[in-house]
Amino acid sequence: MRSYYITTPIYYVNDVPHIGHAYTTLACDVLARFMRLDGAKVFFLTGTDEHGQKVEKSATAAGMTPQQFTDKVSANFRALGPALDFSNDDFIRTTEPRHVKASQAIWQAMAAAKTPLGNDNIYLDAYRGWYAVRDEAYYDESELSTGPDGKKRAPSGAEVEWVEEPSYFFRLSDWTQWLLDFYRDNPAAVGPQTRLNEVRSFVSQGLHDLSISRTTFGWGIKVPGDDKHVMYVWLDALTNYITAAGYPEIDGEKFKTFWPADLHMVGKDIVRFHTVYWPAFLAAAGLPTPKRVFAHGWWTIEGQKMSKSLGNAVEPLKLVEQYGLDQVRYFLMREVPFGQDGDFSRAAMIRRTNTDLANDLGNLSQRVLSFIAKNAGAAVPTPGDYVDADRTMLAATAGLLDAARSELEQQNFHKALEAIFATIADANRYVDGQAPWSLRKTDPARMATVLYVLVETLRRVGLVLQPFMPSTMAKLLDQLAVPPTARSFAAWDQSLVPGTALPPPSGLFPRYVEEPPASKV
RNA sequence: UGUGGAGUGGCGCAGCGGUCAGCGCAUCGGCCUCAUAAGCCGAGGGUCGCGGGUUCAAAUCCCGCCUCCGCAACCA
Repeated sequence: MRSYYITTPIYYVNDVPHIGHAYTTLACDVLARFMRLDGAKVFFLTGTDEHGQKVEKSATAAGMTPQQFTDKVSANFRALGPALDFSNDDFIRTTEPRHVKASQAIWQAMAAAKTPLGNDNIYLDAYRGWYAVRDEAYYDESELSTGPDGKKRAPSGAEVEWVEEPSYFFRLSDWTQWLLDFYRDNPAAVGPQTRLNEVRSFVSQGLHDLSISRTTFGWGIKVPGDDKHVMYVWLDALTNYITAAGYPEIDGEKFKTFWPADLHMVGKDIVRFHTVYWPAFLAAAGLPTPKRVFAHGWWTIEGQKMSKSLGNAVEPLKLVEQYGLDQVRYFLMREVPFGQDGDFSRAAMIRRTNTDLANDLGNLSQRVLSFIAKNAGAAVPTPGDYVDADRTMLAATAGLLDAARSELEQQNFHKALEAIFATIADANRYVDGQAPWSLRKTDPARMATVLYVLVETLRRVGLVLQPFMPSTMAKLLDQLAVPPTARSFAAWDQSLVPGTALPPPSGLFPRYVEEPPASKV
């Protein structure tokens, strides 16, 4: 049985969940559901990143211990799961004991091994640089400007000072060529293509060693053998992917089944961490590297960048409340080519809901099923011989699974949906072309054949759309009397049995009405 | 500045050397009446960023320019 391990990034608890978080996890959820239906053994992971100086400070500001603080905020992210029908198999928190253990283990594995050039992977030195206390950030010399008072300032205007602190370093510089070879030999390791280009160009410039410990704060995982240091948050964070797979038990069943991961889904802001540092860390520790990292784009809101100062972040739970869960899931996967930036607007959300879901799919289902309920004995009709139009229609739907599979292998969610909805449009044309309402009087046998072709079309559409809209498609399949045992892709060709009684149909997707009709007095 | 990408009907996109440059949405006209005022058919609408060049033929290749976006290290 094929295994499939897919991860979201772990979300930084200093944030409030917004549409971007929901988007990343949703994309993973669709893939996880698809793979499960397709017969794979799936492990779908998400979670929260809970260490670091910012968390420590936020906790203090909130009058809590860091642990209390992260317990509280982590729950906000966890709550996204049930609300959005996420089917993750695990939810990891970097403050859990299993993760502390794994992080220290990978550190030790890295420390015990040599770089491709024969040097120690980890060494102790000092981190030096221009530090802006106000920004809590280091700046490069080239970014600084000198003010009239002779003081150096960061681009933000904050004063900087020269700071040195002891730090362990990862000898990333020795991995430059190894990484370039890795990208050359594994072009599918980074997607979309444009991100791979960026990463290669970045690495080609040569890599500096990476500071991987801090001594200026304490909210982190202690460096093995040197309690004064905590691990750099990114080393800690990235390690979550192997923690959840059971690391350091590399001979365990779970690790052997699921590592290396099939896909790390990330936002475009964290590509470098996942495609440069992470493969290097893993290779340094003697572990296999993930098969693919895919970076999606950002959402703007009504044409504007999402930002804290604008306060325009869209809360996923409110979206679902307003437009409906599957409507939101559909919109996010359909509206924008996955990998590119896109815009979330109220008008676009309503347009997708009404044109694609209510008019095309929902109405197709309704017109077919209610016709059967009224004119065909409320049961799966019995088909006669097929004519060309029937065969064309059936062939179109039969091909949808392969089409969806190959698009999703490349994370082309929008194209998978485009293909499915093109067939839904075909089905509406087919209804008009065959006009069962006329056949009812002239040729009932022919009418039954047409209706059978249509319910079969709906069955397959319902099956293949399950990963995208699980609850509504369950409803559709219920209305088609498809038994729960016949809803995986293994049942793709398991046609409906003529004569099976069908329950009374009800609408799948209500139209979104902008304003309730004014009640005239 | 370097590097990668993008500029195509009102909007969002596809096409990437050769049928009158397509598709979705929106607009307008018609048909049907099974259906969620849904469905179907048709129409209008584009100097394919600008200027050169290559070619029998360019949105599609080459050169230059303009505009926009990503990346250019410790920022989750």
